[in-house]
Amino acid sequence: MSTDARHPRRETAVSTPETYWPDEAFADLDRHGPVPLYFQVTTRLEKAIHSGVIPAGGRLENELAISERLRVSRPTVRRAIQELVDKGLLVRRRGVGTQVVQGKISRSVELTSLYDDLAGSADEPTTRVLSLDVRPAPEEVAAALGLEVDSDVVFLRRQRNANGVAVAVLVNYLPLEFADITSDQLEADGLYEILRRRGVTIRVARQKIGARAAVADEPGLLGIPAHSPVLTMQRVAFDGDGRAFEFGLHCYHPALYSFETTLVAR
Amino acid sequence: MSTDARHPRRETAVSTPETYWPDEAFADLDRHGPVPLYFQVTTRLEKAIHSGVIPAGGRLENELAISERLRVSRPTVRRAIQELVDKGLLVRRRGVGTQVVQGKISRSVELTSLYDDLAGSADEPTTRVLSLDVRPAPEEVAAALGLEVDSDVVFLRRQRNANGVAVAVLVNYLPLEFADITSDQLEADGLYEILRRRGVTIRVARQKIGARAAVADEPGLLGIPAHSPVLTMQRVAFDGDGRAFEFGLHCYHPALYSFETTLVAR
DNA sequence: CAGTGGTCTAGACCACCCT
DNA sequence: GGGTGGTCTAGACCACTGG
Repeated sequence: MSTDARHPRRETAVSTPETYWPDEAFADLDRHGPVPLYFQVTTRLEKAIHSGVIPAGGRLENELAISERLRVSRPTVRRAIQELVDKGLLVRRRGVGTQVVQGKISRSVELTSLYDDLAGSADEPTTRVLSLDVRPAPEEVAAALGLEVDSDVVFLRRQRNANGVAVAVLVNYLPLEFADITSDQLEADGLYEILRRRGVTIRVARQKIGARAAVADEPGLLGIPAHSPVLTMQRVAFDGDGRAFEFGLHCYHPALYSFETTLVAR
Repeated sequence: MSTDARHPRRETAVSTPETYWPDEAFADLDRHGPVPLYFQVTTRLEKAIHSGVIPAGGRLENELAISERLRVSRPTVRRAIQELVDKGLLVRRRGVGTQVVQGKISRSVELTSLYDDLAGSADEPTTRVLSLDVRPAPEEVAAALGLEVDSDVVFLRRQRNANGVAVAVLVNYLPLEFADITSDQLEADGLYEILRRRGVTIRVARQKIGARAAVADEPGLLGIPAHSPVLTMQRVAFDGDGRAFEFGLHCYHPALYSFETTLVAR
């Protein structure tokens, strides 16, 4: 399938590794629309890689050549490529070139709520609200949200299900300004969607992932044996002003959930 | 402490939020050395934030002003700032400005081996080699490394200790070209350091983090009760050519280890 | 040595936010 | 409307890699 798309430089050259650049994939760049040029290049390039038009281990043409082919400046090409380097899809080396990383792709950890995660998997997520009240903030929570210890905060505990199976127990602490959120809202939408509608958008989140034994009612809620392992995540989320607006303390069914990350050397 | 470093624009202006830019911190930029300008700006800016010279929630001057102050082009300033945005230290909003995220900093997951992690924590890591042999690759490993099923690979199992306490059991599969690695080498250095000396440098790694119960000899090795939880990480590492050269299957003492990540909205 | 990506510049125009 | 970050251009020089 790659033979048509390949751009051969020499017939039998061994010294010049073959490079791949499917011009067809980039025929429809919209130079004046609202979508950034570099982003259009990134998405089309990513599709070409995932579809195998540019095979695993294959080399791209050099940046200047690409820039001329697309009639786009080199910084724009570089930015487009950099996005895929950060995703772990491409590898660049000075003096050598840009190559496609071998190995299958897997969705990386994204900045979404669990609800969105599951919704994206077409898994029909549902939520049951276990607790919703106002109470003094524990020390760790107060520190994370920048409040005085024992200040009142909104406490929220939910059970998340996918296809009728419990996958997580979610505990959240929110500033008092969100005290009017209702159980009905929470059972209809993800927490972040509710906050988004109120003008709070998440910009940065810091997470800590660990493991521990299930305690109290967690085994029953997750349908697992007492004392068996759960995967845990602690999260602090920040809005566009850099203000912490959510503290989360979640635990997941270890057979139904895991976190994926891609790390890139600097 | 911020009063000296602050750069006041107006005396009692309320409409113009105060901005912070400690010129002193950038007095020693080396414009012709080997260290990139943007990186010098990033490190100095990060230090100013961590030290509180630019306080949490504080606003930076706009990019053009910074660019003029440092006598550096705006793209260079933007790149320096972007590095800290990616680290979750700064937040940028169009039409508004750049602000320091509130909340303490925590080291993010970096692309290093566990040995390096612990060494960096001044924790005196040690290693005990439990197994080192050549055996057929399990299906999942063969797929990850791009080998035929049942091809021979190097199998490696180690116990990692910090301050004499076991923190992890590490299982690795390597291509046959590394069959000459010895136990002595592995007990002296981290795996990645050994590979680095052989010319293999890690560029990309894909990790999956989960939890399960300890099995077989793991409770004894980690000093935890039978069937108690362990934190697990599966990792595939790629070199500069995009070739998978390592498959890892590790488990960690859940009270002594966790993974931290920073997520940034796009 | 030629070729590659890495860095940097000096401009330009635009989209968005707040007042 | 004025100010901010977001995008894009068209160059330039350098550092590293490989034969």
